[in-house]
This record gives sequence, C-alpha cells and structure tokens, in this order.
Amino acid sequence: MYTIGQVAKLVHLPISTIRYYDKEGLFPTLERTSGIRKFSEKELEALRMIECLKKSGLKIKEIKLFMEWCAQGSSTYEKRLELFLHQRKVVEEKIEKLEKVLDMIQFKCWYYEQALADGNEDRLKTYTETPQD
Amino acid sequence: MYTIGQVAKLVHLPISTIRYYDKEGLFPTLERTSGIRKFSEKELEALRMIECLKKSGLKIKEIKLFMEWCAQGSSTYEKRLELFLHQRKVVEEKIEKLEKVLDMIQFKCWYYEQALADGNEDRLKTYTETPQD
DNA sequence: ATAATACCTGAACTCAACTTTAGGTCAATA
DNA sequence: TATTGACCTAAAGTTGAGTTCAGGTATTAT
Repeated sequence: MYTIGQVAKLVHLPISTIRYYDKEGLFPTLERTSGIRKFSEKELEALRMIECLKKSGLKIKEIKLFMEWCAQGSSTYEKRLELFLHQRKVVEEKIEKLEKVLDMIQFKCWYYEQALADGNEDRLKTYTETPQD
Repeated sequence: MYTIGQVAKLVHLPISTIRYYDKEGLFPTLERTSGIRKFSEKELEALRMIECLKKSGLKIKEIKLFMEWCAQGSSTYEKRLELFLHQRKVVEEKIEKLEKVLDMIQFKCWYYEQALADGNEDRLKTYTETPQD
C-alpha cells in the first residue's frame, strides 16, 4: 500500500494530477482510511494503463469508462477487447501519419541544408513550384 | 488568388480556423484588398506546413516564429534548418513512443481474447502479477 | 427593393487537462 | 508547545486551440 506522495514519485506525476485522476473517477475501487487515499498495485497498474491510453488518444472520460468496465468484472471483457482493437487501429494510423510528417521534415532538412550552402533558394524553388502553363 | 472560403474548401479547414491562424500571425505576408484577405499559393503552402508542424508537436506561437523567419529571407536559413533538425528528433521519438504504446495495446488485445475465451482472467493473471516472496 | 451570400471584426465562450490557491486535519519533531 | 510535513477539499485559474456570437459591409440574385 502506498500514499499519494509515494505513488507520485513512483510514476513521476505531480500529486495534483493523481488527485485530479481520482476526482475524474479513474480509480473506481481506490480505498481510503480516514480520508487518506491508499493506493495498491492495482492503482499503479491503472496509472500505467492511463499513460498508455492517453498516448493512444483516449480522453480522461473515456479512460474512466474503461476503468469502470475493469471494476465490473468478466461481463465487460468484450467491450474491453473492442476498445483495444479500436485503439490499435487509431495508433497504427497515428504512426502512419507521423511517418508522413517525418518525410516532410526530412525533405525540409535537406532543403535548408541546400539553401544554406547556396545562400538562396533559387535553385531549390524549381522543385516546389506549382506547375505552370 | 483565393478568398478565405475557397481556401477553407481546398484545405478542409473551417473558415474560423483560418481567420484564427491569421490573427495569430501565421501569414505574415498575407495581402488584403479593401479589408478582404487574398490568399496566394504561398499561403496554401503555409497551411500545408502548419498542418505538418502542428502534427510534429509545435505550438501555434512557434509556428508563427517559423513563418516570420520565412518572411525574413535568407538570413534565417540556419534557424529554420535547426528547427527542422530538432523536430525530426521530436517526431522520431514520438513514433518510438507510439510503437511502445502499440505493443502494450497488442498485448491487451491478446489478453482480452484469452479472457473472453476462458471466461475469466485466472490463468492470465499469472502473467501480470507482481513477483512475490 | 430586398433578401441572400460571402466577407469582416472584436469579444466571449468552449473544452480538455491540469495546476494553483486557500484553508483545514493530523502526526511527529525541535 | 509550536511548527513542520504529508495528507485532504472545493473552487478558481491557466493554457492551447479553436468556435461562436453579435453586429457590420459589400455584392449579387429575385
């Protein structure tokens, strides 16, 4: 069992953020003793999932739903599976988009290396100009 | 030359967003005739770069700086190159992180497929439990 | 002539995800 | 005994990126 301060150090998050997550309902089974939160392995695991799901693009409210499904037991396995199947697609698409962004950035790196060497963009502009006539 | 409405359709953005970008200084050389914005190829190109730079993680204010450098000419090639070299790293790291997220999600897909087949997580829990004793 | 469009502005509003503030409890230490 | 430190709350504030609103102009269609 951990206090909020210990958890904050373990997961490298500000205490205020963990309290905020709790207020938003991200730890539906969190226990307290005389007002003080008592975090278990379960909540640490939840915090790891929260980071992952956030990066995958889910909003806090959507993560809350997932955490509630987890608390509801085996009746929600299907929903949870569907969520992950969906997020898999989302993340795959995110990566694809970022790879296109990276291509564009690579090109710009090359472009400005040339521009810097040439002292101008005259030669380069022929690559990017809109086709005429 | 295009009006704001034409540009909105071309780049699939709401007019309000394009006005907002203009207010934030993202088109430093945009021209107007009697108050009405006149967009050229230059601004269309800028809008494409904005999308790319946004996805790479830059804030509007940072993009504004870049657009100003572009307007300043050859004296800023080095700054621009440094920006892209930096963003290249940022995007590469973003992709790496998303790949880890994807791994986690793949595992969860497998996990819930098993849980669904088993009807419980009893067998699975042995994979995720914290080492004891 | 009037009404529908497409443009314009400044200011207020929204949303998500936090963070900060102000005030309070409780246990241990100087 | 008093103050320090770790916890608590509710409520207000912040940031970023827009969106919406209320009101105005100018041109075109009925």
